[in-house]
Amino acid sequence: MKKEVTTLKKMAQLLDISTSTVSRALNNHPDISEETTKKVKNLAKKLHYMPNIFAKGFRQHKTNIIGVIVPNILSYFISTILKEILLQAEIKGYRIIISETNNDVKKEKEMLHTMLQFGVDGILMSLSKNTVDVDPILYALNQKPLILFDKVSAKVPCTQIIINGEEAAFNAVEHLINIGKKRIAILKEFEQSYNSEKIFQGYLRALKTNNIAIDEKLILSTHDISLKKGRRLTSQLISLQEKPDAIFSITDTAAIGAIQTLHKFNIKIPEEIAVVGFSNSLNSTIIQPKLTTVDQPGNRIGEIAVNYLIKEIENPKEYLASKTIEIKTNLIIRESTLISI
Amino acid sequence: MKKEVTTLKKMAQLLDISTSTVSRALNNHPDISEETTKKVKNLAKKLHYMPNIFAKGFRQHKTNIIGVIVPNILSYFISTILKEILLQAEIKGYRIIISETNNDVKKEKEMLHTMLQFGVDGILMSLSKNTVDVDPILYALNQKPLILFDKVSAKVPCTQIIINGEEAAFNAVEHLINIGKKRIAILKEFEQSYNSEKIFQGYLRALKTNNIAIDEKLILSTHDISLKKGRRLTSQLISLQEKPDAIFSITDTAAIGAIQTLHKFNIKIPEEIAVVGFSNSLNSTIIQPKLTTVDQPGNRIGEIAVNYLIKEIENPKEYLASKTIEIKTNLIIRESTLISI
DNA sequence: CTGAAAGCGCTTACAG
DNA sequence: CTGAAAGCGCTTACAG
Repeated sequence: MKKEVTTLKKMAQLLDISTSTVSRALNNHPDISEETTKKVKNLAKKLHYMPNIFAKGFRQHKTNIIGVIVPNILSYFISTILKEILLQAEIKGYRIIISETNNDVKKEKEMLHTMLQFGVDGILMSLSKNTVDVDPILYALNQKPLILFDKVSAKVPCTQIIINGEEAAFNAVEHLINIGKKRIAILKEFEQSYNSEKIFQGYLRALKTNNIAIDEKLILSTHDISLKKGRRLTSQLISLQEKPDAIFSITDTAAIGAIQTLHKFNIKIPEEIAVVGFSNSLNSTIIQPKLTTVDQPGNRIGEIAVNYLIKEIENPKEYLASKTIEIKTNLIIRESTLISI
Repeated sequence: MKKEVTTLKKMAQLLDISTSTVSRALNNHPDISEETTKKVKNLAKKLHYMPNIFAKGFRQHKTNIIGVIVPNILSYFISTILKEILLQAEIKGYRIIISETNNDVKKEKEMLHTMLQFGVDGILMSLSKNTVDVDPILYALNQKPLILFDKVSAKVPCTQIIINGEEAAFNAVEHLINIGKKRIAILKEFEQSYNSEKIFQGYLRALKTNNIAIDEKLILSTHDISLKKGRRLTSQLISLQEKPDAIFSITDTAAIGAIQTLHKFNIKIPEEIAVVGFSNSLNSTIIQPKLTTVDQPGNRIGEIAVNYLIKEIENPKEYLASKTIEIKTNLIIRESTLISI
């Protein structure tokens, strides 16, 4: 089955020169005469020579492989990020190894370990939502360049790429206020979720700035914010004495659950209750009414993350500074908040 | 930055034994005494020894990396497949390198090449829809185990994992006939699409079996079957003299486009026109009415594909037979065809 | 039960 | 301009 494979040595024998010369010729070493270089390259092409990347990587302590660890590959947002990481890495000559944690902390640790063992040149990582102990990450960071994106942690001193969640939420909530809403509920995750907390901060600031009192009954937290939870929490909200007049959900999925429940109870959207989601997923334009939501440019995140990482890989000296880069988001206004006033 | 890394040699020096012995101890070679083995393993643990996989792979001509090439990572169906591939590979001790072709034939060829160059142990591949020349694939197949899934080609003599598209379509169309539909339109891709053709065959067989004449006007083909195309083709259909009473789309996306257009023209679904999609995407339960569709178990495809590949990698002798494995699908009946009769 | 040595395919400092 | 040689970290056939 396996074909005879062309090596430097074989070509050297055929041309009756040394492997050193062949190697140098293929790498465009200036010392080698044009003639020899040409000769070697021609033969290489003829024999479909492919350098054995493992031998090369092994020799040079560089594999040109980047490890990517994400919680869940099924998320559209994450797929968007991955897509751009693949594209950019390709361009720069890197290959991507992907691992999924499914939010399992133990798996996350194992994967980090395996990545290092596979000799990746660097790691891009989005934390599992259950990660509290960052020691394994610090350990990895100590060995290879590592960048966190989307789900990050302030406890890890490395470059981090996130969206401007606080500001995004502020804008979304102000939009609701601008269309006349005053009792704005929020569906969020529990405190340990970094992203959720940022969004929550923006929510609070928007209310404060606009002199709207905070009503604890309108702040609902859950561990896993899903479609079903969106429905359940919404049922809870509309059974309140004083109903909300808007619902802001930190995910589109839960927002869609909210819309479904509002439909069920014949509550008019957006007149009685407006709904805003977060992430501009595909579903947000399929649901009726179309969902107002915050667009998070996954491609930008992926692009910046991988390019920073490659920079850190290729200039190991310089990356002492661990900056946090915030990517701008956009509020996309659709029918679920479209009120003519 | 980079920490001192523990190697066999270093441990050998510390224990004052040979690297051969250290290597064998770690690999549980039966020759080595229990005592030595224990001693070595303890030290290895203490120093966080991680074998250099590149040196190992390089030595053993095995990298434990599987290359996966897919057209588009954003597709939910493909993500489902990838998720299971990652999971199963992990269990079996393989790492996954992913590349995306975006249906670009030239990129597809390059990626195949790079995969080989990276020394993957085998390749899992779903063809781009524009692939006609399979020579690059035959070339790869000649070097390493390779399995095609979902988008396959009869021209490549290798194991192929597909869904039972013909049967699935047959069942879907019979379902439409059973609820009393007689003028069933189909939205499909042009002839070169293997999957689309299979589905079309099932459509034709269902009509024939039920003595329904084929009406060419109800058979619409397009190159890229998208939401927009779903809308456009549906507009076309409802402007026919004799309208269809059902639309069968080979993708959910186009089916959703169809539904949107039917809404626009106030056509009742399913009473006037029923709609069936294909793939049971997330959107299919978000759209109103919920879409009847064919569920393709991506996880099954991923699971079988990767396990067959690993089998072929590990028993290179046996895989002469290139079988085609069909995965059963399920028709999920929802509101878009729910008629009480 | 253990070790010395060769070798996987490549690169590169050194020598000429 | 070119070559001989060492070495990256590991495994394994051979020898004892």
